[in-house]
Amino acid sequence: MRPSKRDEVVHKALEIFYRDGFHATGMDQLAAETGISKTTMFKHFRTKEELILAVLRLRDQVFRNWLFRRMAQAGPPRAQLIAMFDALAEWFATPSFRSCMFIKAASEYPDPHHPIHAQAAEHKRLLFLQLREIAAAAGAGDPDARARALLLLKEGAIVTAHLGHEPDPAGDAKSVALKLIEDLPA
Amino acid sequence: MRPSKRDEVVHKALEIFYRDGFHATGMDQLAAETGISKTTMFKHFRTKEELILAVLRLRDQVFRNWLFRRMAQAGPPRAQLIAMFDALAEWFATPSFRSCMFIKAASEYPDPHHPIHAQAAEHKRLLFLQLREIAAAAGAGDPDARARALLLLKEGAIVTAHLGHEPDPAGDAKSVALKLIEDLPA
DNA sequence: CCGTATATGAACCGATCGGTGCAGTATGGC
DNA sequence: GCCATACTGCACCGATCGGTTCATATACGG
Repeated sequence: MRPSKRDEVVHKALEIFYRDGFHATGMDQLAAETGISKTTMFKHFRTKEELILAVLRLRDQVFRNWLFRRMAQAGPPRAQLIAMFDALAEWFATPSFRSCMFIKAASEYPDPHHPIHAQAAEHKRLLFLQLREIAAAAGAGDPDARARALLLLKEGAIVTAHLGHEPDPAGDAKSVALKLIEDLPA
Repeated sequence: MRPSKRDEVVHKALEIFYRDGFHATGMDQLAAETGISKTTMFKHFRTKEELILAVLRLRDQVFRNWLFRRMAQAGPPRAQLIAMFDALAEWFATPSFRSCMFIKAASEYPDPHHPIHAQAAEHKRLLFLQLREIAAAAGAGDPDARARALLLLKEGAIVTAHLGHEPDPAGDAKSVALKLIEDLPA
């Protein structure tokens, strides 16, 4: 019961920030929409920035957990790599999909030295490390380069799904990915 | 002389919005930093949103002009496609590089029905159309799919250059692109 | 039963938000 | 010399910004 309110704030703030943006969402709106008083929020987080950082930590944990768990179900490492794009396709089909929270955070806090930007960058780094491990397990001689290439496709697909008119960016990315790792042992 | 002040506003606002973001930049700050009075700005643009739309129109024109002019210098169509990634590398190396203005706009105005989001999407569509033409000229049987794949790489490289720790996302994207169009006649 | 911790609503703070009103100045064509 | 146009500074508007204060209410553990 002790950590419940704090967690509730973070979870609900995540939804609202994701839907409306960081700067566009005021603390008053947040209080009104979550039903949690502003006083309580500022007791758990000294500033809005601290709340945003907590939101990004939660999002990082939830997203990577979801993605790699989803990929692990695909079986052998090479199939896991491909499965990433099937997972993306499902995500894009969600009605509430509005691009990647970390791309948005970096867009709203463009200065690379800003703590929020830096934390968003950290998420991408962790993604890369996990993906590289799978690429190595798949028998790639250059797991670094493979992981970098696959992540390029992932980020491109996300941006295109949010901003473009293409019907299936995840499928397009998957096609390219297949070509990139067709030499790996199944 | 007549259109000079209006253009000056748009050009200077472009720099500032690109550097600091849309919501984070107030009209007062804009007036202070450009040396152009707020009264004048609101005489040329009825709202901040109108100014942002004008900024995006300018950015679209300047960016596509720069990119495709730069690509055209590379010679035959297939080389032009590859040259896109060399152009990106140059752009990323610019000290003022802070991702793509349209990705940022879509991030700050996540609702696809918002005029600003829609205009950002239009930029991506125009990019696609021009790139598809080059792919067709290069002899690709499926210019649509080629253009989509190359644009995925481009968007991914931009995001990674802004948000990631990778030393050369444009080079990584170029390597993948080479594989994607190696079958085309030089 | 008391003390502490947690959460509440509501009023309030100075600053800034997008946007307006007004009076005054500089410039150029006639 | 005159009038229109363009631009200016500056004060002002109501609303909202992030953040604080305070008095109160509820709940739990000793």
